[in-house]
Amino acid sequence: MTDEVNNSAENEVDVPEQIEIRLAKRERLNALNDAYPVSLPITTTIDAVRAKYPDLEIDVATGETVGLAGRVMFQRNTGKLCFVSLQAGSGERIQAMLSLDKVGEEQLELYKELVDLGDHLFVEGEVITSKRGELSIMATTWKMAAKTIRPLPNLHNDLGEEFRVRHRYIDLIVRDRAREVVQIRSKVMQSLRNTFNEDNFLEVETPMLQTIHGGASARPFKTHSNAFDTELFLRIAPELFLKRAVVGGIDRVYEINRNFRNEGADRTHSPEFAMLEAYQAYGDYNSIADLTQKLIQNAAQDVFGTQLVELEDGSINDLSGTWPRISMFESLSEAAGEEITPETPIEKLKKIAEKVEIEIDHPLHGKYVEELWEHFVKGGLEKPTFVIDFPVDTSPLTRDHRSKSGVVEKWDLYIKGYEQATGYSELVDPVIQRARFIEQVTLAAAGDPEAMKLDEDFLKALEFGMPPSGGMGMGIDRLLMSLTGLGIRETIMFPLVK
RNA sequence: GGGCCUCUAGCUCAGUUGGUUAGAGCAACGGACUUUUAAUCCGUGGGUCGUCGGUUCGAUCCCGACGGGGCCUACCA
Repeated sequence: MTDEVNNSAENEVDVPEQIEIRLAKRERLNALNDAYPVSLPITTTIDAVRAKYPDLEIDVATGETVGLAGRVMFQRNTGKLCFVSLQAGSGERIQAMLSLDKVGEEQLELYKELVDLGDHLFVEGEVITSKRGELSIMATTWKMAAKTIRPLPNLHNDLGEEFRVRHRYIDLIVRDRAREVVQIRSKVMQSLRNTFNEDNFLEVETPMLQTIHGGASARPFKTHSNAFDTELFLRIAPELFLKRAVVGGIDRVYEINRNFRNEGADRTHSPEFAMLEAYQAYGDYNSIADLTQKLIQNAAQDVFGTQLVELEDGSINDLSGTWPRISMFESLSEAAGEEITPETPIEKLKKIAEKVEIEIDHPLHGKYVEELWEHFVKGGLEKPTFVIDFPVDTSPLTRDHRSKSGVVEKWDLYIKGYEQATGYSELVDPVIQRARFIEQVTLAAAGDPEAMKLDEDFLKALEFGMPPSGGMGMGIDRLLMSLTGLGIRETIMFPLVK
């Protein structure tokens, strides 16, 4: 402890004045009693007292004595009577009063000297209302619950975005909405799990460290295992392991966990993000679309009590009803004003792209179709919409369409213009899957850094027989964005910052 | 990856067309005050103006590099 003091003296030039002063107060408190007591005689919470006395008259005494603690948010000290607003973790506040005749001169002076904004303060006293009608604790004693060394930012201006992200713990203390978003996220997770439980899905956890990354097209983060002396990848998707689970007879399986992709970060992308994937044996892309709609609608209903969700900007995101399913090729043809099919020559697609001035540099026909679709159709989608039947060459893990040639049974769900989820009738034929992987390996050899690798063990699993299945993946952070209208860095409590 | 903008006190921000001591509100420190609600009143202290370099008699200000952040664009299931 003395070392600490010496260190802070050595660093004096670097320590801001306010921290210096608070460190001295901490010393004082430790000398008198304890700046960080291990326990306190707490009898109730701020929330409980508020709930118990919702509307007392002005200037009444309840006769009930309580001991409670909270963070000091405002102080109004007069000569012989001090007011202090204490805040619970929930954000609920209550006023405590310390008067000369109740706590005595010494305790009142020590209070004024040693208690700062931001400190955790314990008070014991009677629940009363003040002469202005404010519900208060008339303290008979006070104790420091935890001394704060750094000053809280002032509460009268909004904090800057960067400060909030880098100091989320402060954001949570001072901003109601920050706390609310954490609660919403927790409740959404609960709701998703409830919906899965009702449908007899099992939640599992599959590897995050993988020797071969698969299940999506993205650049991975690389790391190294000392024990195995081998290169490992942080997973970009759990897909190939969840399918192994289905092969093993876990017929309804889901996982909610983190994926990592070594790509750009912006308002809708984070290098690490929470992903939900679910697989349903003897289902297909229709049944999994039904499930996806139910998951999201239940979440809105459970968390907000409505499927008409109000967003940050005041607009309403209408998640109600049955969501339309539109064909990618048909909706593109209609919007572009000419017939586009899987057979349309790539040269014609290039011409259309040139005409509307979008640049595409990719060898795949399907890539052109998807880019054109995004240009012509995506922005016009109002309600949540399943876009179905994708080009085959950009969907290596998806089964060919049962009746249409050149497309696969895949959908993307768009909500508010963002890709929210994707679903497949899963490709379960090991021979076709192997051929698709080999195409990907060819692309990789041609320099596409996001092409998939050939996973022999996964193919072996398929060779043991995977039942026909529907599967889907949904970004949890994006779901929170759809339900709140916030950016991804606000839905993740501690987003990566440099 | 390309372009543009930005960084001043613990926090939110002014400001300096290059000139002696860089300001405000809240916060802090000293004082007054027994019913305040962002309490009030009097007084005081607090800054490597992101970092390093250049131009200049003189740089927080102009220029360059670097670092942090933002926006646009490109890329991205």
